[in-house]
Amino acid sequence: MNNTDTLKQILHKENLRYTQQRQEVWDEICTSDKHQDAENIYNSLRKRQINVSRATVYRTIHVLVKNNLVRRLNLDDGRSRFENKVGIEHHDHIVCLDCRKIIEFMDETIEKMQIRIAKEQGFEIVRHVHQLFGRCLDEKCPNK
Amino acid sequence: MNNTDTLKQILHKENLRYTQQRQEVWDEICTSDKHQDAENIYNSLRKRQINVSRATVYRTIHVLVKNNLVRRLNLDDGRSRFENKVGIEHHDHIVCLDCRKIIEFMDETIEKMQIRIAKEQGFEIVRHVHQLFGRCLDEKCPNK
DNA sequence: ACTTCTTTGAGACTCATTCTCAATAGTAAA
DNA sequence: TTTACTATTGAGAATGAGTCTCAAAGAAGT
Repeated sequence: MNNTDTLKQILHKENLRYTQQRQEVWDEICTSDKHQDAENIYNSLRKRQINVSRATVYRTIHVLVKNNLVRRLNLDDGRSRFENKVGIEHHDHIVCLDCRKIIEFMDETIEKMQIRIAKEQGFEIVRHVHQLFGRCLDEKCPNK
Repeated sequence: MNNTDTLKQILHKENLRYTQQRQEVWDEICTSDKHQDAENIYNSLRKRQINVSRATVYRTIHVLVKNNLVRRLNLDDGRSRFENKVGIEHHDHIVCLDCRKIIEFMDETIEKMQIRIAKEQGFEIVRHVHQLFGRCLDEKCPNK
């Protein structure tokens, strides 16, 4: 299923109309591989002569997040970032405190362990946040 | 070392003066076992007839966090929560999405694994965030 | 007590995000 | 293929956590 159909499907499920603006926001998140924040998405669209308001960007993101097309990342810097989730395997993030580079990681053992730990405490996990903040060894990274 | 001495020590190290307000904010975080936000801390102090401003609460928290007396928690609900770190072993959190109950957990294996994973990716971890969000089985919890 | 430097409080400000509401645009039925 | 209805949009106001400003109050050394 392509981007358009995926979007149409969830909009239909939510009793929402398919609009150009919603498609553009979804395309922007899908296409760019970066972890963009809302302002970034808004600016990227404007730069491409696409008429869309901040309000619509935020409103569309909500729908996409609610329906698991998009993941919201909170990297403790005061704004949310977004990444496409469709056709992407689950992963968590390692973030460089100096250059803000973001690397993805996934460890099946940890995934299982956290489910077990939660269960032992009488919880059923719905979602989790696992972020490793540190310093990378990249030569281009500041503080080297 | 008691609360007062701990505070005096870090204030001295930071070339800051020991004041009643700073002591009260630190006491409030130390004494209450809850994960309070800044507004909560401010209100608790006001309720106890203690004169302190929001600005001072925030300013004091910064100093405490910077010096590892206090940990800042971001539970994706738009405000930071704070917990005493002195004499407390490291742990992460499980949060009930229904009743917001917070349970602490620690798993030595996961701790080690994440360090190794980061190292494999060329990162040296400074801190991490590991939060499990789900639903608890508590009878008193809503949605039961 | 005097001087100097820091801290405090009140409220203005910031910034991401949400809300409001009038104008605009889908959509289903006629 | 127009009507009638309802949802969506954009511009900017509002919100809310957190930060900043600056004059007044407070510590600390002399």
